[in-house]
Amino acid sequence: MHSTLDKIKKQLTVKGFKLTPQREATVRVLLEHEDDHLSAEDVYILVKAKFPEIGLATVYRTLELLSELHVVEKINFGDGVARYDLRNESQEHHHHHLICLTCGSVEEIKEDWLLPLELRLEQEFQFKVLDHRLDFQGTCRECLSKAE
Amino acid sequence: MHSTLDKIKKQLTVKGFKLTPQREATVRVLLEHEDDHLSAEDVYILVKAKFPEIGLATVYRTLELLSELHVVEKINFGDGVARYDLRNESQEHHHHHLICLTCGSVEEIKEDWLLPLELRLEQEFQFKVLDHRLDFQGTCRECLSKAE
DNA sequence: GTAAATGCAAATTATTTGCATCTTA
DNA sequence: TAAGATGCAAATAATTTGCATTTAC
Repeated sequence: MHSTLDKIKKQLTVKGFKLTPQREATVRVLLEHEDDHLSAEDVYILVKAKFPEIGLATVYRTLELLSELHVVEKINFGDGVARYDLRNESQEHHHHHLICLTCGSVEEIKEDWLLPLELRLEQEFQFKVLDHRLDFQGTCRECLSKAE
Repeated sequence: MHSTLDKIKKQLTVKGFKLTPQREATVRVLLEHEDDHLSAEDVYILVKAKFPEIGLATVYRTLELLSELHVVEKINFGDGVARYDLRNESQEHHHHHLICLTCGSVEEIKEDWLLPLELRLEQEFQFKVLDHRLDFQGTCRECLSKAE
């Protein structure tokens, strides 16, 4: 009844965008891979498996649209590729990432640790925070234990 | 005697890299624009003004090298362009950015606000933090006052 | 029926690489 | 003088765009 897919569909129709099978297939792939950080190419390959006639440009356009609707978050870990994460409606802001420089794994932290800092920014800098992004680079648990 | 330029030169020679006029010119440009967030293209244009025979590829190679030496920090604000900031030896970690979504300005915060969080990460997640990155998106003081 | 969306191919943008030539240590 | 660095042009990679055709509303 009130699946995430339905909510996203509603967001599209409410804003006057059309509900095409390509868009639905793309959103389904994102939902099935919520915890991966998929690039446009990744999404394309996955959607193409179920919907072979889709074009890469459509995937780019869909991801861009979902990004504008704040359905996905477009992130860039520094390699030249944009990645797209489903945004959870429960999380007002971006989540944080723990990026392992040894094995490349990306772990997520879904708590928001930055609220006190945001208050301070608004007071000390008169900067109104709308969103933030916090990534840590380092060595993950697994790689630390291997290194011993 | 102990200018930043000299220190960077020393870092190059110590690691066995050659001190070419192209590299020096590039570092000088970075020093003269410490607070801008220059793209490789920006750096190229600025260096070319003083050293017209330099090639764009050399600028890319130099910035990459300086990045590996941790002399500059390669950052990506989400538009498709990498930017390069001189790293201050006083700041062990990246500094933070306040990115205004209205006028596009980027202000820097040089304090490190994340040490308590890093401690927590190492204890709760057994993740050894080597570096981090923190950007806030929002509305800057100037744009807030204009909007009133 | 019509505005919006698609697929394809070509264009664009940022960055990297091969290679012949030059330069620093 | 030899390893390393450069400049140029060509190659690559990611993303965007033009346009004729199709489709959702």
